[in-house]
Amino acid sequence: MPYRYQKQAHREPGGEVEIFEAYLRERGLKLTSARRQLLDLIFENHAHFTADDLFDQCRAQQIRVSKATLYRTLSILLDCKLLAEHDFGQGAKYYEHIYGHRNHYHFFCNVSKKIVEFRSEKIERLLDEVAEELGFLSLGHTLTIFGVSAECRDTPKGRALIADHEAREDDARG
Amino acid sequence: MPYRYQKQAHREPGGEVEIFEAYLRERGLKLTSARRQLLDLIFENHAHFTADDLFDQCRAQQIRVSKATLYRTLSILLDCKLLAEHDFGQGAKYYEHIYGHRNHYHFFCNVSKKIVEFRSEKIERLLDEVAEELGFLSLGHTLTIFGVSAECRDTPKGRALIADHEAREDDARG
DNA sequence: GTCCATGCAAATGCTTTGCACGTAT
DNA sequence: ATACGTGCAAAGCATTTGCATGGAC
Repeated sequence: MPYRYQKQAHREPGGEVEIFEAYLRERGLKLTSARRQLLDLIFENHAHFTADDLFDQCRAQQIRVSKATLYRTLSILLDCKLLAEHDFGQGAKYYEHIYGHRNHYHFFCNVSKKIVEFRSEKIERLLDEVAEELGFLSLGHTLTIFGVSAECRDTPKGRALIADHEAREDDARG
Repeated sequence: MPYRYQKQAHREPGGEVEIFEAYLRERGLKLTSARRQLLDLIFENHAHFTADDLFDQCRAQQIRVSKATLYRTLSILLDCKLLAEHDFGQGAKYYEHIYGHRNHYHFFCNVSKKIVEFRSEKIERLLDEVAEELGFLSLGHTLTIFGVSAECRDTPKGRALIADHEAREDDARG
């Protein structure tokens, strides 16, 4: 097995692990082996994942955790705002790191399920303005563009989605 | 019972009913009494509703439909783009009219569950630009601001949400 | 030693489906 | 007459929960 350098920034001071431990301590919760292992798995790389993805990764790395514990741990990570969850219309929820990440939005490819993040300060500013105008206190927002990525345009599924979309536009025009 | 004027625009030429009937005809599906009644109920007023909301309205108006049929009808209405569905993190999906409605976004009050729509041509344009830059074909997008509405700021639940949010911001600052 | 965490299996909540019967075309 | 649609009950799926046991503090 070749040596693989890993930064493990999540274990450094100010990293996710420290935040998590502080959060647990504050409320008398315990840092168990299951929680430590899940935390490492989750924060070793930055990605979007479903509960099942994570469960599969656990099995792959011989980490024994039940789904119950897995969900319970995800729930804590949401509570302490280390993770956020999103619904991309696939049944299961997607989780992603947000600590230390600036606000961002997603493009979701309905063919490959690939997720691409993008940022836009202009949109951020516009959303703040809108909330202000409406008198809302914004606790967060979620913005997703659904569609077909460049790589998937020429797949059968991609072509089908595009054809269907164009047919609907014709309908709308009359 | 006082007389109530109802425009019933959905029954006029070019309205939702016509679109729906054409869609059914095109694929050899049938216009049944259940479907007609559901259609009227749905398009008589513009709102956001869950499958359960709709089911309750049916019972209130003595319309006898099973949930199976209700879901099957919603599914057709999604297919022909008369409705769109959204996930506001409440478990059940929300449905809304989109035919003849311009693109719009939502504010969702986490206290009262009230939904407010807003539009922004600027955001629309920015999203088109982003999709273009990334080489994506956009099939649609969904943008929701979650938070606390003006009316709910002074409720116990509103205050709790706000306090919690501010506590987290303090945490993040260190 | 005291709580909290865990795994398991059962429960939940929303939505979908199989099947025998009913109905629009 | 021929599909397609319906209600019912059962199944599905992601997620949550009750409970007896195990582990962190």
